[in-house]
Amino acid sequence: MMSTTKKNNSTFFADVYEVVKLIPKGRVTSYGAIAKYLGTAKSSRMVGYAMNAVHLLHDVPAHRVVNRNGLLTGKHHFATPTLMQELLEKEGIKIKEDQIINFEKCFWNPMEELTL
DNA sequence: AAGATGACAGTCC
DNA sequence: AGGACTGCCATCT
Repeated sequence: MMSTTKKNNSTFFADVYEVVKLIPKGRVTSYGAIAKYLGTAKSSRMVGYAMNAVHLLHDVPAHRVVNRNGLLTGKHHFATPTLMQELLEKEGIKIKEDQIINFEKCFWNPMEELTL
């Protein structure tokens, strides 16, 4: 899907996938950061919703995306509720009780890294 | 075909 | 300072 001849892919979700796929290994980001990068901080929930729709068909590292609290909110949406934590820990990120430790240090800001 | 759902965050009072 | 409401896109049933 996602069309093959359509060039006007203004889909909000498509942008979300792209940004998420650009997240460097060992780094994490928040829904709000992505939303704000896209210019729609108000649609922060759409970002989270987008993941739900995307991870079903696309290969998006959704495990690197957490909520503003650094909490693994979407862990329950993975193959296993612990998969998200496992993946993050393998990338060097410490997690305690589903919450990322040093979240601020691991935080990846698309606006700064991508320098819109 | 139409309605309901879905991983949050920011702003208002 | 704290609590409650609003905002919004795409996909699924």
